[in-house]
Formats: sequence, structure tokens, C-alpha cells
Amino acid sequence: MGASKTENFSDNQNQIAILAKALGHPARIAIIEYLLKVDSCICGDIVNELPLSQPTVSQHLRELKSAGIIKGSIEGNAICYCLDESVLKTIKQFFSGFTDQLVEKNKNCC
Amino acid sequence: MGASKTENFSDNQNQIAILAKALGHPARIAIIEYLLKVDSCICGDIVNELPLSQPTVSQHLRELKSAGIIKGSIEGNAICYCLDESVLKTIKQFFSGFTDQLVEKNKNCC
DNA sequence: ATTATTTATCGTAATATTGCAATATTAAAA
DNA sequence: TTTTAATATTGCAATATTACGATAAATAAT
Repeated sequence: MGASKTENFSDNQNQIAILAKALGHPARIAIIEYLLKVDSCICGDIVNELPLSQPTVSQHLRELKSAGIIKGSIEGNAICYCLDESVLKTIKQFFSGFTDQLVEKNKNCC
Repeated sequence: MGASKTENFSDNQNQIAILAKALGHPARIAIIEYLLKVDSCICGDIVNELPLSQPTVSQHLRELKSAGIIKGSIEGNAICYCLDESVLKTIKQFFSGFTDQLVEKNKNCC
């Protein structure tokens, strides 16, 4: 096989998995951290920040974009990338929910 | 290639990526949600809860375990799985940090 | 002891991901 | 208009993931 059986899971489960998968590579974490570090969006210098070739970085950016984590807009001959605030809020809320339930329920187990 | 160049990224970036990657499949999200729903650890009936074969479920459980998200302990001829509270707290804090920085900094961009 | 039951592992096929060189595309700059 | 700079796309090789049938291993139940 090789392909996930996404049709057997809920939309919500698939959506969270898509977001998590997009975050599941250190280069993409590095990109997001860089987006947070510079006090704006990325307009040019991201390739020099990463230990990967330009096509590879471009591919990681595309994956983050297709998961909805970053947005890109054309700005001259550069592309301006920035984080999508609402998506990150969704992620935060999901994991917060996880943890809160855990603390409530799962105390004396295993 | 096909293998990630993990050695070029920080331990922290790799650790977050490992956790996110483990969450990057709807079956594993479903497993975690089920672990939260039942008010205890899973001791037996997880395979029936998922639309996947027993070997596939076992494989997903192993991946969650190797990422440190769940723990397993032998209990008779069953295995008792439950969520690792401290790891989920780590995940929550990471994404909370993301979002908090975003709200502070990245308001009027793109 | 034999038979279920439960979970893990092995083997394998199908597909996805990662990474990069080469090349294309697009727009600014000269 | 030609050159330069920035990003995307294509094509490909190496590796990883996903899924499951078959089988193993380990304990409970009979």
C-alpha cells in the first residue's frame, strides 16, 4: 500500500494529522522558528538560513503552504511568506485540549 | 535521497519534529483520542476501534511509543497503553509558545 | 496439554517523502 | 534588451511509510 486510508477517519482527525505531518520535519520547524524570530514575514533570505539546497527549501515551503500553516504573496521578484495565525491557534487549541483532558482524567494509570 | 538531514538541525527542532511526525497520521490521532475518551489506558480493544488490521494498528502503536507519546506495560496477555502526560505537556507548551509569539509580533504582515 | 486470545514481528507491495542538479519562470536592475 | 536575482518546477535516486497476510510468541482458559 503506502497510502493512508484517510477516508476511514473523520475530517477533524485528518485535518489535525495534516497539520502535524507538515510540522513533522526539522527543516519545517526551523522555517517556522525563523518566521517567528524575524519580526515580519520572510522576503528573500530563507534559503541562506537553512542547511539545504534552494529546491529543497522551496519544497518544504510549499508543504507548509499546502497545509495552510504559512501564506505566501508575491512581492516584486521575491515571495513574502508568513505564518497563518488562525491555523496556529487551531493547533494550539487542539493540543491544549489534549493536555487538559489528560490532567483531568488520566492520572493514576499505568 | 529520502532520509532527513537531521544532523543539520538542533536537538530541539528534531525532537519537536519527531513528536509532530508521530501525530501526522489520522489513525494515530484516533488512537490518542480514544485513549482520552476511555477514562483509562487501553487494555485490549483498540484494534476493534480502528478501521485497520491488527498488524497495522500494532505498528501505529509502536510509532507512538517510540516517539514517547504513549507508554505500554504488559498486563496478563494484554498490553496496557496510556498517554505520557509529560510529553503532551511539552507539545502543548511548544505550540502555545508559537501562538503567543505570533499574536505578539506578526500582526500586520502579508 | 490443548486451545483460544492477544499482541508483536516478518515479509512484501504500493506509495510517499526527502534531497538535489538542472532548468524554467518571473521581475527587477543595468 | 540583456543581465541578474529569486523562486518554482521537473526529473530522478535513495529512503521511509503505510498496510496487510502470514506467522510467531506469550499467556489465559478449558
